[in-house]
Amino acid sequence: MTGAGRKRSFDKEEALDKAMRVFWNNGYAGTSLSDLTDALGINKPSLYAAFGNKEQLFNSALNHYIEHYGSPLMQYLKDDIKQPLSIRLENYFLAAIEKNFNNELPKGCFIVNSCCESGGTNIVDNTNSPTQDLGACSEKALESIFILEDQNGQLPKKLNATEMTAYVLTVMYGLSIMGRRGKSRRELHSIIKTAIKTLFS
Amino acid sequence: MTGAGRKRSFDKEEALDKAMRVFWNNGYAGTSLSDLTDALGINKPSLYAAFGNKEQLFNSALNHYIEHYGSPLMQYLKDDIKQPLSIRLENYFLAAIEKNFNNELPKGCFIVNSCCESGGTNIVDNTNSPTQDLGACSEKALESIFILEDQNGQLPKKLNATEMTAYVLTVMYGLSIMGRRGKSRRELHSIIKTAIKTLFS
DNA sequence: TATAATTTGTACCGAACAGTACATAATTGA
DNA sequence: TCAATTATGTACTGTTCGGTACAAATTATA
Repeated sequence: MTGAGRKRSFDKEEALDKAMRVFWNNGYAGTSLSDLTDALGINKPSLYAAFGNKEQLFNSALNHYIEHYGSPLMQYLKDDIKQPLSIRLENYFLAAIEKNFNNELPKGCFIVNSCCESGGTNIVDNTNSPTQDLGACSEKALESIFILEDQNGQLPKKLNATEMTAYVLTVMYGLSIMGRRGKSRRELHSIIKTAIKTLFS
Repeated sequence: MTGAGRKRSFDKEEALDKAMRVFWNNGYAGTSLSDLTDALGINKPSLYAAFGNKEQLFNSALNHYIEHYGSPLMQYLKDDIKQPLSIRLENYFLAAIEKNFNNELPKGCFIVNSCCESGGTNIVDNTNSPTQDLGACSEKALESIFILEDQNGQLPKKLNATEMTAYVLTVMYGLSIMGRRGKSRRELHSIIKTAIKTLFS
């Protein structure tokens, strides 16, 4: 498959992960091509050859985030299906905030940050914004889980799957902002405890 | 006080409100001076003379937002003190989301949007970020209210004032993101209903 | 070993960026 | 009416922006 030609001098996935962190930290508009080439240790023509232009690289970074940092969280809801939903939901929240204390990663959720940035006039195409799509996508994934839970009578307080989804998502988004604001692990744990307590008792 | 000299041809408060909306919509990095001078209908030297540089104007816009759009919401918690907290908190949430359906205003909360943007390397001074300060400020205001409520035995589920503050703030932040994502009034009302229901019953 | 294919580094492009110098216009107080 | 003061519009500054042309370097295949 790989024919003739000089070999790429960097690992594309590693480079994409680095680019993601720059966008995650600074936002789309706040990131320059120099920021990216500095962080990746490559020159602009290499970056363009590998990832297309700035906007395409940003979209790739969003998808890379979803795949490696967002989606894996869903397992905390799907696994240990014999555990009550309250326990699994707590583990889901706990896992979500934990990456906020990996000092190698930017604070908050990349998708939430990008969602705040999009909608403006100077940001990537709004008519069918990838950020909005990704938000809707993870929302659908969450809802499909809660539909199953509803059928098993696990949803609390007579909430239906749609209501549960919207509320859990709201708390997740709020936790992301709290994390971005630099709240301590203890404070975020306390918020999660309150969320579980108020939902399930 | 106002001595000799040509009169300013625009209203400074009106201009600041317009600038706030541009920053609110596009973010700090996503807003150019041309965006601002276009929206305000003035030239750059007039903008610089009235507001200082871009960063100072941004900070003024944040404070203008707090004063005219953020702080007034607190009245919904303080007024009608004979109403139970559950009712007042619901009115507080409802009022907060309502401005999301004024089509003249950008979506979401300006402070929350800015909080996502700050922390990056290309944004205004992080060491003592005004956005972080404003977040802490509204948090303190909220906590002082809940301390009073706690003394009157109004806090639900054995939550103390600190826990209640952190949780209500988290839900508010989450609602802001939901609003930014373009959720309908009906959907946001449903989330608020769930928040009140899970907190107070 | 020649050739075709691909990446790399340098050096550059026009446009947009934040910010300003300066002359002109308007206003007040003397 | 004249001087001091302030705001305005034009035109400009140097810098950085996203993006690319091009030649040299490297690799697989014929």
